[in-house]
Amino acid sequence: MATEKSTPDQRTAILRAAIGIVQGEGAGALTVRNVAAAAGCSTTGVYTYFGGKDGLVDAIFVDGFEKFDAALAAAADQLGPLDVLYATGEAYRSWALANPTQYQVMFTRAVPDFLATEAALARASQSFDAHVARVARAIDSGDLAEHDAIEVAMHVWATVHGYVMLELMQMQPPIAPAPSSTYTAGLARVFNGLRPIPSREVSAP
Amino acid sequence: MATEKSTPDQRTAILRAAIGIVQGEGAGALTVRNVAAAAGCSTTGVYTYFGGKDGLVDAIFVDGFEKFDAALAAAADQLGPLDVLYATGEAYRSWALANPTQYQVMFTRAVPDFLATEAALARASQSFDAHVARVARAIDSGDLAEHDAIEVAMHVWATVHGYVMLELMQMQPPIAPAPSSTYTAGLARVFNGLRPIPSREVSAP
DNA sequence: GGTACTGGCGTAACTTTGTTACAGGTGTAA
DNA sequence: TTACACCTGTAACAAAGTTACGCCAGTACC
Repeated sequence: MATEKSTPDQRTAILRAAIGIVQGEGAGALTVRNVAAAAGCSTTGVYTYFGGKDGLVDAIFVDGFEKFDAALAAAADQLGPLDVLYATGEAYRSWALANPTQYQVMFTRAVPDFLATEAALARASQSFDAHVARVARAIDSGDLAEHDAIEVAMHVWATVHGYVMLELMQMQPPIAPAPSSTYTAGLARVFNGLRPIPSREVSAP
Repeated sequence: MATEKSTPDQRTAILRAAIGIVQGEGAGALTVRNVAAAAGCSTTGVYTYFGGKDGLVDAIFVDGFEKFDAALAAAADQLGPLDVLYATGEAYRSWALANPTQYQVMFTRAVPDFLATEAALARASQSFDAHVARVARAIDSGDLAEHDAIEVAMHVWATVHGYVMLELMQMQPPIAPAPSSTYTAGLARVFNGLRPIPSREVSAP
């Protein structure tokens, strides 16, 4: 196969090495020299292909959202609207636990002074759009109560993100039950609270 | 007043300077030299009083939880059990927005390679204990349904933390309504979902 | 075919930052 | 007065982000 661009291999090699370091050794070990050594090139390579460390982190950010979306989409395959939300909720946590540092690069400021570019943020909001679409489907099908899909989607995401972050930070109290069961029960609490059963309406002040 | 210890003034000056830098310029600007300059001493001072940068961050962490607790306790003054939860919920967000970087030092890994000491983590769990106590009071009073107070408290905390983190990361979709109203509505959703009304029971699998 | 240019790459340097070694200085106890 | 403990500052070292510079390969142009 012909080389598509100049040398995309080097770029992917660097990115792959960087993700490997982030996942294996944490964000603190993500140094340009470390990445260059792992990718088998000099530090200059990071600058030619990514413009610097920030550009590299940006690529890790975008790569994360792509894999993340794929994981959620795979979990949502062939399920009813509400079951899709449960399944993606579980897949969300699974992915985060499997890729803890990359998750934190995406959702917290794990690399100091890093600010995602506009393009990267746009990619991130694609993931949110997919989530909103799933929520909207559950509302349309009657599985969830009639409310603004975006607000409901934010509520679900915030809850899920909160659980995952507390777990990643190991901030559960030692007395608490196993995180997985707490999480699953939490999912049930959220969706039950959003059901169209004759429960209490949300009083929006 | 006599000097209690050797020279606690220097210690508090350094800590105050560090918190000022963190709040004003972000975690990336928290360098030992920066702190020393702001405190009017040399870098050695940070090492004599805090053992290094990690010790300093540890102190910022603990200081955060103390102020955080005070803010929540002030908000909870003289209210009924459920209203206390609403009020502390709002105070939680207010404090985080007013002290964004310190909040992230406490709840995310804003400083790379920083690991809170056992003592600091113990201080953090005091805050959670206070929260559990408030939740337990609301359960005892009948304002919330009968469930394990710790699990309910975790659920509330996760939700609140999730909302706040997404807001701090500016990850709300641009279409979404104002964060404050979304947040308040979210609080209502959580507590309504936990009410003892004849709503759906949580199915714990 | 020869020449100039473009782009990727490595070496080495510069700057910033965490950390430590070392020397001076101050107060207290014997 | 002397010895000791404890701060404190200066200066150095190592690691890390970044940049300057030169080399080399491939390509276009004459």
